[in-house]
Amino acid sequence: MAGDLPKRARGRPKTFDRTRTLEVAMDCYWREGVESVSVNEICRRAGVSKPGLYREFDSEDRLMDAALTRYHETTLGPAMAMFAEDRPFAETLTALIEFATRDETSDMPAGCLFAKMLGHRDRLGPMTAAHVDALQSEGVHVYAEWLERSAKRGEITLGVPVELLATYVDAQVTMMLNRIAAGEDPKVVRAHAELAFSVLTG
Amino acid sequence: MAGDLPKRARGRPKTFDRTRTLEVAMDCYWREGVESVSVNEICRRAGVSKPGLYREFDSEDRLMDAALTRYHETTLGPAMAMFAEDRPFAETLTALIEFATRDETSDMPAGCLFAKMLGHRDRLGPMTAAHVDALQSEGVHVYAEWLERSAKRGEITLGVPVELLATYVDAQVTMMLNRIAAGEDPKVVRAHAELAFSVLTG
DNA sequence: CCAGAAAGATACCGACTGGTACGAAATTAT
DNA sequence: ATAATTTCGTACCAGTCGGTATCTTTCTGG
Repeated sequence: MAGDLPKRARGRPKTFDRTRTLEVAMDCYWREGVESVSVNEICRRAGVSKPGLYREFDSEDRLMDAALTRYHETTLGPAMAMFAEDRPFAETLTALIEFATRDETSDMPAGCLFAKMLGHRDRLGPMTAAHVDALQSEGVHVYAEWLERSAKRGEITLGVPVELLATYVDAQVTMMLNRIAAGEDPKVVRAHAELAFSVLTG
Repeated sequence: MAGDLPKRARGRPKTFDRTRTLEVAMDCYWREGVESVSVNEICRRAGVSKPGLYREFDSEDRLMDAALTRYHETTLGPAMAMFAEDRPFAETLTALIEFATRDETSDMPAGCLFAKMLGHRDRLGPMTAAHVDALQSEGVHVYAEWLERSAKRGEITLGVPVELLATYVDAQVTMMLNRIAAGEDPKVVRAHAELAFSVLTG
């Protein structure tokens, strides 16, 4: 095993808890929005000194980037997996709406960190901005494949290019997530989603 | 005539140009977003001193509120007037989409100051926030009346309560405006709008 | 035991924020 | 003239921001 190697590093042992700090940062960004949380505040809440955080993450931009990466690994990726399962279109659509209008729970803020970053894309650093762009086109790609598969099965009819539909779904989902995060009534947002997506099912 | 009254005020004559300053503030907020423009920056661009501005507007909140009022008077109100004209539904809808996806021109930024404020509602002062809320319900009301009139004429069919449709239209229009302001391709946004609104025309 | 290396945190940096104290300037009233 | 009144803008306030210089602490290698 390579793990648990007894060879200790040379200097003073590190006590900085990278994972915990990242968890705190992700939670802050997710809960309050990336533009409302300062590095100082994250340090305060994580109980970590500022130089410590900067030694670990180099810059605010890289910290956000790392938080987004963690969000993708722990939350966004698993959620997107539902499009890979080959369930009926209507079922997946319902699950999508349900996911996007999920209210705040004890261990999970409402809305979506990624969607919030997208909404403030112009205020992100270059790393995070590029990451966000990549995740978005990945998302649109997933939507496009989902729609194409469903069309081939005859579950929906593509009256317009699938790329247009994919970006349409993306825009609608992003809007739903941000409205839920803004505190709007999930029932209303769900009803709007059904209106918006009724164009798919004809 | 009451104008040009020779009775001058007592102290030093005022040179502060309220209208021009308000114009500058409105333009800044509109162009760059309410959260990206500081009072300092507005003073710089308007060529006025900070205490001068504060003497005129009391606080940042009231300045924003005044800017929003001016926006409503000069731009938003006139635009909403199109729903009062009794043109065919399809025509008004086309005009609405055209208005909401209007690109930046030399004398008018893209997007909508009001929509931008709505998107950052939680960071507004109490005055401005209340004003934004009032304008939004006013807007939803206008949409509802428009839809109801169109339904009575048989131009559209209301499959769901008109209030739900009105808030749906409001949400879609706000999204369109903000996507245009974010620099998205107007053609794509227009295509999405036609998808989203096709639920109205059946 | 000491040198070197790595990580600790305090205390600071300059820039910016919203907001104001205060004296100089410009006017009218006496 | 001079007093009263009003507006002017410089220069400042405390607080926050992202980021760092610097010294101390704690370890390993020799």
